Amino acid sequence: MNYNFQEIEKKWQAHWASQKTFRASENSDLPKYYVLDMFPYPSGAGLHVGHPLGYIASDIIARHRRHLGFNVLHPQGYDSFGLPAEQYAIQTGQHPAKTTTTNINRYREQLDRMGFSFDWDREVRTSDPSYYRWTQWIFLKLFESYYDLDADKAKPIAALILRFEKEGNKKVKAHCDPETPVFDAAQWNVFDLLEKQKVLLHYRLTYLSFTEVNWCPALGTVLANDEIVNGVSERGGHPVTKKKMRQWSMRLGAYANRLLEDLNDLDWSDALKEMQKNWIGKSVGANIYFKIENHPEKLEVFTTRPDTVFGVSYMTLAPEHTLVKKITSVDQQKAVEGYIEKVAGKSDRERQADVKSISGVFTGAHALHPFTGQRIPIWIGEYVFAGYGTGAVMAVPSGDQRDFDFAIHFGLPIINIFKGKDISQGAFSDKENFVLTHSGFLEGMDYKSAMEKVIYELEYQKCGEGTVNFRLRDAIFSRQRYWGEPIPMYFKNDIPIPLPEACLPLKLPDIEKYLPTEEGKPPLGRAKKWAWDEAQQEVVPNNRIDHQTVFPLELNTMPGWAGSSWYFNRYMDAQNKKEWAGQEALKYWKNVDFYMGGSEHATGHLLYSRFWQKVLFDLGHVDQKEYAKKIVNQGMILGNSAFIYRKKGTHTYVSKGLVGDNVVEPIHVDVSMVNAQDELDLDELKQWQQDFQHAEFVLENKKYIVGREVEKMSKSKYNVVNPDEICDTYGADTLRMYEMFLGPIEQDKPWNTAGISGVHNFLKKFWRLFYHQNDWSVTDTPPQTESLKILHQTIKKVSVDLDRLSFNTCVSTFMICINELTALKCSNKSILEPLLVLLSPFAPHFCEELWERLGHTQSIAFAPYPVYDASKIIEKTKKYPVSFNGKMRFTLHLSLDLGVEDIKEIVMKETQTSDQLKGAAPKKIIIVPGKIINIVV
RNA sequence: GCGGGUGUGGUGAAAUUGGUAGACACGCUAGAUUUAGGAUCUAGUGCUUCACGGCGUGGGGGUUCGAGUCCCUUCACCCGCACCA
Repeated sequence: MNYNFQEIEKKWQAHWASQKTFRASENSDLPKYYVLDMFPYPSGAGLHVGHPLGYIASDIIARHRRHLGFNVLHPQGYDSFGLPAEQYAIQTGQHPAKTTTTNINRYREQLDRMGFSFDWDREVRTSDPSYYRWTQWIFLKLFESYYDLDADKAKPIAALILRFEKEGNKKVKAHCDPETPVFDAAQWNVFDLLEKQKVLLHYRLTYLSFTEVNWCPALGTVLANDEIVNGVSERGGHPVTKKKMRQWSMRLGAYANRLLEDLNDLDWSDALKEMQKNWIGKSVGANIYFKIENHPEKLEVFTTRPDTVFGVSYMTLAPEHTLVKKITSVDQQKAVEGYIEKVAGKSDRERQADVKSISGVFTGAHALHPFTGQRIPIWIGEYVFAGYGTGAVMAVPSGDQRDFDFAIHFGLPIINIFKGKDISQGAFSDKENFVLTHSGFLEGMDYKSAMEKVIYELEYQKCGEGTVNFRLRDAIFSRQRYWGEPIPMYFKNDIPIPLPEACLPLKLPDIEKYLPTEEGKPPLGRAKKWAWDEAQQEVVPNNRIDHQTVFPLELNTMPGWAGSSWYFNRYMDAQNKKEWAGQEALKYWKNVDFYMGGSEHATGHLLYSRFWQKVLFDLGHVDQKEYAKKIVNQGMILGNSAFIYRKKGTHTYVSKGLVGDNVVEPIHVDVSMVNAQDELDLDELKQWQQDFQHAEFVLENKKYIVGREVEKMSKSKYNVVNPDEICDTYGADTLRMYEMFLGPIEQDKPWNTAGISGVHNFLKKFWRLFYHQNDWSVTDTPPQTESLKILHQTIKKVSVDLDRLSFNTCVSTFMICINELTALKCSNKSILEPLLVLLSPFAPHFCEELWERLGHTQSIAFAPYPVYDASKIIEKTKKYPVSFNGKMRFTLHLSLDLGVEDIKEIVMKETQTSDQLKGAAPKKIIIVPGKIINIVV
């Protein structure tokens, strides 16, 4: 009987599916364990071998936990709203729902071939109305909430209204827009309905406002900060500009501090935590108010170095700062306007590209120093951002390099406030090893005491206060797209009103073209008829059936991250039709114990989803303030691209070794046409693309050798390896083990099929322990001590390595184990059976089959984990390194039960005959128990 | 510039607390057996030397009887953030 992986894998995949072997249930006395993968976006290209890497690792964890006696929840689904399906729809007119379904089916087929133990009864699709009705529901929950700073949590907006009715908003401490008007109870109570709604918008956790957004003209939509990479859109690499638009936003900033603080309790990698910390960007400092000469308003700046306030020699405002227009003097007007125009014309990318050149212009106005009363010129400069702090800085050239450079460039004064420090070459920006001078009441102080003193004085003199600033911005939530969740809102006199919950889901209407309308409205503006819930038709206002429309609906859709911000909770009760998830299920599964996914989501999904969880926590919908206790980032599997070299301007291709001084253009060729020795199959190439039929190939040793380069796997680079092919040739179990064997799970690594035979051979070898020369060879005889030792060593090593997530060494351990058992010709049932359980998370089909052949009727998936027995592997002897005067040495194998005196005696005897001592007696023998024997001669 | 990470054979990589560096696998070299379907088995394989030996974990220095592992310093590469006040 040979190892027929194709038959075996097909059989068990069908069996698991029909028996629903991995269906999870809340009715269990076992402890729960929730293993989650980041659900995929089902792209048209299908899966390549890189995608399953994380799924395999998490599946091993899930299966391992089942053996350990946990009730495991291991779901999977699809993040099925997104740009590519819509772009495809624009090109082809094909409805995104249709492409999405096709892609999902393809994904499912591929996933099913790899033997994952998913509970498919809990599948979610973010683009399915039965799912996104609850995404819309959560949106409404955020809309109906505000952030109470006294309680430091979100509360229902109804509570806020009650307070307004009683006492107005003067005493209300809440996270709200800076331009929120102040009113008392009497004023509130006479506001009309719309006015009240306007006020409340300043408080709601999801709100509508005019904001400067990242506009991507090519995609025709707004992008979030994390969707922009190096100044261009993450998807497609299109340029991005600034634009003011009326947009939905989420008050992410309200949670900045909690998102930062709660990181401490999470078992995430340092890299991941650092990325989030960085993104949140907390900085402690002070706001300082400067009076402006001949102007009623004050100029407020944020600084992390209020201790250097006596070194201020000028101020800089962001070009967009609202004060600029008000304070600019008549004779500077032209210069300022010209400068602003120049800056506004630059794209983000251009602005980022030349960070070195210094630009700015004087406004003609002066501020007054709060402590010295000195006149300080006010400049504007590009290096100051409107969006950070107050959009204005106090410039201290002696303590900040940028201020220094700016001062030198424009010939502004530099006040050295650091005693004895040379600042002729650059600023002194350390926070240590200095004392202040020329600094009034801070004279002679160091950083720490100056900080305390200056903040005290600022607050005492009412010209500033200590404060904390975050880099984290509120999240813009509107997208001018079709293929996303409709926002369940309509407008009355331009004031947004939520749809009643009973109207959810507000379904995506069909439209003819997936492009903005002629008036520039989002694609949804084309909808003639909205597909709302049939039973609720009357309640839903329609936006454009003839011209009798009363209430227009919101035409923007939600961003990609909406659906993925809560799906982990939906899995707990995925089929619930009445609630977003039932409390019973939520309380049972609590949170994710093991979350596997890519680190590219560090500042996107992983931040937004924590935010939503915290809001839902505050509002009492979940009882976990963090949803993912542990996250592991799998590395990326890279492609090993192949290139041929075309002589420039010709149709001649030279083999890699003959390129020499030729000017050549490397051209990608499909990696499937290249063998392990980098030799290209020219016949295949000519069939692959007609162009090559008549090309000339210059060979070396009668072969065409390609160049190789490691790149991201992608269709356009022809370096994609399809897992289906691997499953056909070697089987899913081999693929699973090989992907784990490739290297540490968190490391990026290029794919290389060459090594896969080693893993495949291992399975065949293991099979042969069961079938010796085609005959079943398993015996019931008592095992040899040697075999027992190997078994228990393996149990121990694999257990420890699984805890360390060192999957690659687990595979090696299995190989060593089987090599040794083969050498011993071991076929004992009592050895092989526990090994199958141990191996089954890695090679589930293989183990399930042999488990059945051993006579079991229950799935191996729930077989108890083998018990480790230390007594089976305890060594009788131990190694003792022996050194002479700390120089030379040899190793003694000594019995464990020896005492110190016994050891000394043996060492004496040994050393007498040793060359090292040449017969002389050692002066002293030092024995460190369990470590070393040091002999002093 | 700031933060995080990685440097070990021809290749992917191992090496709990410092204790025989290179396990395991690929590849390669011999040989055996069998020859059909990507077969199996045995031996060898860090570099260097005919050999004894010497040298070896990016470089330099240190601690230690002993360092891939700890400390200092330096270089290279990767990732994230970045005129963030």
